[in-house]
Amino acid sequence: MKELDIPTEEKIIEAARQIFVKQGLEGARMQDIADLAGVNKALLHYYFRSKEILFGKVFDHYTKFLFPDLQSVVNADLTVFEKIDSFIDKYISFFQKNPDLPIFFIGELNKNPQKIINILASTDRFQYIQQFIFQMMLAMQEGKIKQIHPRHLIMNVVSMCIFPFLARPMMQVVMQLDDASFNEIIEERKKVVSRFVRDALSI
Amino acid sequence: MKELDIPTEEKIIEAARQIFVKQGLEGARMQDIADLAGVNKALLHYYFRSKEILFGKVFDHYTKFLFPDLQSVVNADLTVFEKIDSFIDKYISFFQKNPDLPIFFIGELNKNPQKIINILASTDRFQYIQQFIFQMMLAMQEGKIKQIHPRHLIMNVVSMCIFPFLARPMMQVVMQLDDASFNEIIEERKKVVSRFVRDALSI
DNA sequence: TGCAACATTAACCAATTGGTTAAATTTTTA
DNA sequence: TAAAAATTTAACCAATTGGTTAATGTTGCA
Repeated sequence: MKELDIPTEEKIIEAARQIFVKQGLEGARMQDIADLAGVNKALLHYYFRSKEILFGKVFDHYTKFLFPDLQSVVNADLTVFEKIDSFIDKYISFFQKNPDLPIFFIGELNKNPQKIINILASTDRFQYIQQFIFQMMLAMQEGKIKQIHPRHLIMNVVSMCIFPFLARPMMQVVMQLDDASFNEIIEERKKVVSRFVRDALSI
Repeated sequence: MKELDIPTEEKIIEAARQIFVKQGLEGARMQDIADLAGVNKALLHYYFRSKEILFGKVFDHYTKFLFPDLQSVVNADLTVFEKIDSFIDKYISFFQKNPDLPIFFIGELNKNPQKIINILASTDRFQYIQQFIFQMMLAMQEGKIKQIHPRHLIMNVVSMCIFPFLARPMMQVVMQLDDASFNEIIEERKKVVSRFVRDALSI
């Protein structure tokens, strides 16, 4: 009478992911992870030596999604505006699928900022962001979009994409939104933010 | 040879504030708070019965700053654009003085979203935000600014004001900014975000 | 001055929790 | 199929930590 045979190790990681993302490293209890995975607590230490190592596994797994994959966008034959639209769509879509991620990373990187170093070292996605910035600077020089320091532009766009997921609990309580309504608003934002940025940058 | 006589109770609250803001409720250690305050750990329980109560004191204290005081802005005889400028300036300036606050609240309200209810109940500032929203809707109807759902506009503006403080540790490591440089960028943002929003809303 | 209320401390306690161990069970393999 | 290897479990352990207590010191006031 076994469930479709999911390997114990994966069951643990999935359970750990859920608990760590909700509770953070400190707030998470090994027993809770074991219970959620439906295994004995000692098994967590059998597969992963310590809580920190298990946490590291979960952390590393998401690392590669922290920066969106802009390779196709950067190399595509699109206008700057279309590229920005594409960026926004990609980024928001990813967080729609992983809504707890922003809170998880913000909290953890706040307590341990140095970890960002390893994240950057382990991915090549950051270079595409820099290429993207370069392309925007070019568009500014050519007078196609308004002048704005690229770091502020990036910050603005990223802020508007991520922040709603960080403020989600508040938003849902204050605006009395169920999950479906929240998702609707997020879906709206793909277009709204795109238009907002486009209007802000249009000459 | 005593320091200027700061009451013990205040020393504890100030120490608690620093520790809780950095470590969160779970991560904070009562011993660390006692050490930082320079008092015996038992004193924490003498003045405040439990860790949760002490945490609540710190939490409540900041509660009133979560929403900016828009009364003067809302009632002032200013254009919508000037009001938005004023909002942005007020909000960013507050977080400049309390840079750790956003991370603290996001983390805590994520774990305990219901707390936002009490916060809203204990302040009248929220009503001014709603008035502000109403004024913007009016400006849209009069064709003074572009059409955008107010909740998205608010979300956009608040995102751009707060997010940099949430991403601060990352930003500082990635861009290799010392505290002074970070503050410079934030100072820049008061104008940059204002202009960005103005451009986005101009007809 | 002396006593009562308040403030402070060192030592201690009980519960929680990450981690260990040795035995039992299942799976692999020779 | 039987031994060996891998997996799983119950019971246990040591350290941490929030909280308590009883004794000591200090302050205000009658």
